[in-house]
Formats: sequence, C-alpha cells, structure tokens
Amino acid sequence: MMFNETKTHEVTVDVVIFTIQDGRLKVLLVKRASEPFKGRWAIPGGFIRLSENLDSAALRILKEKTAVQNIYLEQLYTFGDPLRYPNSRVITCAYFALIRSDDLKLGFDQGTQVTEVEWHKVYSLPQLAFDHKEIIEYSIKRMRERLEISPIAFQLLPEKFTLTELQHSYELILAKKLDKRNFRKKIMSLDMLKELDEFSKSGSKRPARLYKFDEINLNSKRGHFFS
Amino acid sequence: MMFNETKTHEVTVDVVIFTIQDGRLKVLLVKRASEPFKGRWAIPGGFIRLSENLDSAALRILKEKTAVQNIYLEQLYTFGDPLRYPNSRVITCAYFALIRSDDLKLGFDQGTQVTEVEWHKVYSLPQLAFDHKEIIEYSIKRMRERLEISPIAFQLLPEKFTLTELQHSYELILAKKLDKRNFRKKIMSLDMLKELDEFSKSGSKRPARLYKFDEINLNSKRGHFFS
DNA sequence: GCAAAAGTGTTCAATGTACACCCATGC
DNA sequence: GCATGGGTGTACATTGAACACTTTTGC
Repeated sequence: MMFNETKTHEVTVDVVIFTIQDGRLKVLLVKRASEPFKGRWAIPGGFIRLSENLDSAALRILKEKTAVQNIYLEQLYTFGDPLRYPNSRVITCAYFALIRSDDLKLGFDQGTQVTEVEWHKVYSLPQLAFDHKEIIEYSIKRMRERLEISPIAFQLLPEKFTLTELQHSYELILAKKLDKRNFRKKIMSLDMLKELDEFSKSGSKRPARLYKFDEINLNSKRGHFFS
Repeated sequence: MMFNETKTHEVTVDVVIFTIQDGRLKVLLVKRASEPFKGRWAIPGGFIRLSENLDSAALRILKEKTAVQNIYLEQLYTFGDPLRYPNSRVITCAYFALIRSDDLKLGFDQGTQVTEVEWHKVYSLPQLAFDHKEIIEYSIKRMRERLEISPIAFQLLPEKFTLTELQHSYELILAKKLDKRNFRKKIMSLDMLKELDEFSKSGSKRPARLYKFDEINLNSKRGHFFS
C-alpha cells in the first residue's frame, strides 16, 4: 500500500557553497568518514529537523561548516532518484550558497560523518560521492542564469571592492572573458554601486577606486547581463 | 538525536496541471474527501513510491487524473515549512505540467482521498487547501519565465494550430496583450513552426493557416520572448 | 456589400558588441 | 622612465516596440 511505502524515505538538505579564493572559484567539500563512499569528497549536507523549514536547514548546514555572516542562499533542485543513494532511499533538496571571501574561515565541524573540510577548485574537482557531481554542475548552470538577471556576484566579494575584482568574479562564474568597457558601462547603468572615496592600496601600479553594493537601487532595473 | 527525528517526515509530489479550455487558462483541482481540509479544493498529489524517481511520481499523478499523452512537466520547487500541513510534517516536491487541450478528458481517479476533479480558472480560484495557493502562484511565475526563453505554449495547444491561437495562449499566460505583427515576426524568426497546407474551417471569416511545432529546429536559437 | 478575423513592413529607440589609447602609481 | 593595471568613448549591429491598412471568407 502506497502510504506505508513512504515511511522509509529519508530527506536531506545538501548545500553547494561557493566562494572565490586566490582568484579561483571554489566549492566547499567534506570528506566522508563513514560508508557509503567513505573517504570520498561530498557536498555538505544533513537531515532536516522536524521543526525547521528547508531554508533554515540549509542555513544551519552552512553555518556548521563556515561561520559565515553574509550569504546568498537559494533552493536549487530536489534530487530523488531511487538509485542515487546505495541501499536506502534518500531524497535531497539541494541549495546553493555564495559566501564572501572575507567570511572564509571555516567553522567548527559538528557533523559526525565527516573528517575534513576543504575548498576545491570548481573547474577541477576530485571524484565525488553519490550524484554530487551532477548537483554541482546543476548549481553552476543556475548560478550563471542568476548572474544574467541579478548581480549576485557581489556576494562573493568583500564589502569594498574594485570594478576589476567584480569583473573577475563574473568571469570566473561565466568562465569567459568580458570586455572591460562594456562591463563597466553595464554595471554603472544599473545604478547599484556606491562610489567610495577610498582606493585600493596597490603594489606598483595605479590604485583602483573602491565601490560597495548599494542596496537602495537594487530591483529598480531589469535587463540581462552578458548573455 | 537528529537522525531519528527524520523518520516521521513524509514526502509527497504535487502537480499543478495547466490547460487552456474555452479560451481560459485553467488548472486542475481535486476536492478533498478527508481531513485535513475536507471539502476544500487542492492540487493533485500523492506520496512517492520507493522505487520511482520524482519525475515518475509526478507523471503517475498526472496520468491518474488526466489520461494525457503529450505533456510538458517540470520540477518547480520543494515546499517544506513545518506548519504547511496540520499535525504532521509533509514536505512536498511541486511540479507543474502543461497539457494539450485535445488531451483534456479527465482520467479515472484512483486516489482515495478525493471526490471530485475539476478544471478551475487560474485567475479566479476558490479557497485552496494547505499552501496550494502559494504553489499555484509560484508556478504561474515560473511558467512566465519559461515562456520568455522557450516556446512551451505549444504544449497547451492541439497538434495543429493557427498563429492567432498560439498568440492567445501566450497572452493568457502572460496576462497581457501582445502586438500581432511583432509576435509573428518573433515566432517566425525562431524557425520552430512548420507551415501546413491546411487552413482552419472558420465561421464567417477568412480561414487561417495551420502550423505545427517543428521539433527539429528547437534549441537551435536563443533569445528572450516578450519580456 | 459588410462584418470579422487574417495577414503583412517600416520606423525609431534601446541595448549589446567591438575596439585602442592615455593615466597614475611604485619602483 | 618604465612596467603595471586603472580608467575612458564611439561607431555599428541587433533587438524590441509602436503603429494601420488590405485581404479573404461566409452570410
């Protein structure tokens, strides 16, 4: 009977956490300490508590791993193939998160199935547990779609940043070069940045003006970015 | 302990099924035969079987209600607020489906909690059970986004249709009027339609040429529709 | 012949894209 | 003074938006 069949489903939330570190787009992976896939790298995740909604569960998992403050968090997709998890039925609701590189320090790991937590380059990943490769690929696709409509790349940068840094973060996500003048024209026309009277302390080169994200004007414009 | 806590989660799949009937955008609702929300209208849904993936579960629910052949089916979002379902924790993975108006006849209802199945006008719905109003609103939003990138409105029409019928289906989903000449220019530039040598048998007016969807050229173009 | 929907192009505005040189600084 | 990245504008192509009249048919 259909209803009883469901009693053994388990539901987890997995979070693909991106940041930029050393000029690379990176994703946070944990090394599994137990079977199945003991020793393999995996996306951080955990079971959903009865009293929390899905977003809260994702946020909790994120905070267990990263001690992060400012985040972009979005539900990605729910993966439920019966064979995705060996020997049991686990449905996972996947999220993706962007965190600022100045919130990078890893948090205390409270999981029981995990030994190590590490940032990995998105474009050269190790072998992953379960269907986590597919989940990461899907989240990259979604992140690119988002970037074309909304300026989420701010979430990867420190509070104050230069236009070149912003452009680099777009380029890392889209995996292609953008034209400097067109990029600046577009960004400026969106009226989302606040020009500061501060400059980057550079090495032997001209200092760059710093900007910060100006929330007031967000959502006031539309249009697609660099599609 | 976190792991045991999850044992009482239940997971369902709910499917928002759209069609066009009598020149209106409609959604399929079922009247609940048991508590909670006995007597209220709800989106069709059901528990996921252990052996099926989420897409299959959605398709099964769709077929129980509509006896449909050609469909567009897409995972929408997973809703998991602890309070969305009274007295138990039910997480639902919502889908939305578009079905052709010539596949309209309702199927045999195999559910146990349902008495009636009916098409309701999307833009004037009765009071709904659970968070189903929110789910339908979310699916309309998603359907509009899809329509701007991809020609899913075909899925609501019979195999052969006129350009005016196609335009009407766009207008119903977007809830706004479109310019006839611009619409035709755009649709034609996408090279997705096959011009037939047949014409609509009309009443007292000029017959309109029939077209059908030409799958060969799908995905070969990009660009946004009527944003 | 008239009512009713089918069908058809042009103009203008906005947006995206390609492209090259001077500037300010630290050494 | 030179190496390094910072900063700037114009011309062209593509796309979206506004807009009105003629054609074909059934009655």
